[in-house]
Amino acid sequence: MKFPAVDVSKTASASTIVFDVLRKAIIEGKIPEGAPLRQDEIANMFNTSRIPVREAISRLEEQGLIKTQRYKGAVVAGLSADEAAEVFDLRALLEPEIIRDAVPRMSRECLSDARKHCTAFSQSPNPMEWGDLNRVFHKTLYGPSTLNYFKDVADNAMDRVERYIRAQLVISDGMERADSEHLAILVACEEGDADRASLLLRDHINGAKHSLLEHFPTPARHKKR
Amino acid sequence: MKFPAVDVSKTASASTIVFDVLRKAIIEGKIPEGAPLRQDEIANMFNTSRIPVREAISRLEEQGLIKTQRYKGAVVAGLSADEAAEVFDLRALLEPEIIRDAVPRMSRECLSDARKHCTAFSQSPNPMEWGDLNRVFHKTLYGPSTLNYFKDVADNAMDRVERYIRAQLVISDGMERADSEHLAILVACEEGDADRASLLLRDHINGAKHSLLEHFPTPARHKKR
DNA sequence: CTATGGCATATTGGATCCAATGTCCAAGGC
DNA sequence: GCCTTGGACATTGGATCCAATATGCCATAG
Repeated sequence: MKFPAVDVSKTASASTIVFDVLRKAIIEGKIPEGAPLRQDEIANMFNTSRIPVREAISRLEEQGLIKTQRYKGAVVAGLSADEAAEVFDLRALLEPEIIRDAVPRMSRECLSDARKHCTAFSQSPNPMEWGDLNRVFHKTLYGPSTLNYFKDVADNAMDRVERYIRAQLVISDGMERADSEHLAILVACEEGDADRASLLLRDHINGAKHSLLEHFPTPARHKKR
Repeated sequence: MKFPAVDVSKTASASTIVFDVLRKAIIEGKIPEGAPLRQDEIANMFNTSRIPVREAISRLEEQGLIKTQRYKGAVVAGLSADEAAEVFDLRALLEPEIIRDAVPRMSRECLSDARKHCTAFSQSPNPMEWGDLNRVFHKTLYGPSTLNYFKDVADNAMDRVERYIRAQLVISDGMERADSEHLAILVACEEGDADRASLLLRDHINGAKHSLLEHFPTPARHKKR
């Protein structure tokens, strides 16, 4: 028997489809922050009833991407620059550990993939793609790591600040800096220098955070961290 | 008008109640790992329909506490000792940062609360309570920190390994060690020494992790970290 | 005696319907 | 004129019903 078999049990349920699509739309900023999510409106868009929509919404809330109030509905959760900075701080703790774990496990193929994504990122003329390409590059480097829980948490963190990442890439020299930093990280990986890759990645994330705080100044409220 | 008014909008929906109860039951080990969660059975227990139960289940899955397979149902997710160790590694990264942030913000009241919980923990004769008391102590110390996202992530991490924490407290000298280490951390907080509290907490968590790996040896599989 | 196919039952996923609550606006009292 | 109040409409939360799938048993063919 030689044909591509698919695991039918992995076919997505309606609620999963709705969840995935909404999640993507939210982190990409397709749905502006604060916008209400009407259940029947979404249900109509997907040609389903509101039941799967509600399950998707409850999952999105559990992920922190939306906020709901009883009998009032759900709105996509926005992050202040301060809150986003905290998420970046967490990323700066986690992701260096992930890449340190991943470097000694990187196959030749993984590295060539990473390089491919790195150049694709640097050469893409379309700012709309930058967010995705950036994320794919990072994910490729983290892939070989066995720290699955770390990766899950980091994924959620990236989800939450994806909009800020995208904004930060288009402003000023964000794209050029990210590009050169990506290259440095990649070279360190290719040379098998896990510690250097880890440090460079930490700086990369911290750099993004500072650029963010610069361009989205907090409304001069209370003490800064 | 002088009577205690309650914010009705904060009353929990059925799905939230089910979620909270199930979550607690799972992390406390009341429901053994691998046990299936039957929707209508749970619905009957709470005198509701299966709808809120399903929302609770989808949220629990999003939190990683259970796993579901389409048309087959949900089972509570178990963690191998290796996986639990990874969660402890993450805690050892995050929680020291939280307490470092919290120490300079601790009020006199917070510290006295912490001391109260610390002694309550050390004096409780009932091993069933240890898990809760331990958690309350930690939560009290983290409370003043403004790192809300860190706290959320740490909470989820603790949820996932709560059963291991409980097991680890009852075996050998787990309780005594936790007790003395708690005291040392508390004293550091009282003295306003954030760095020392942070280091002690890191050691505290790492110690728990190692004790865990000792008493729940991995089935001699592949490489250890 | 084994294995295959066909039922019956159990269980989940989804649709539709009803109840509960929020929102908005217009009518009426001060 | 402004504020309250009542009711129509919109929207969410939950219950009930139906469809799709899995599981177990049994009969039966080989």
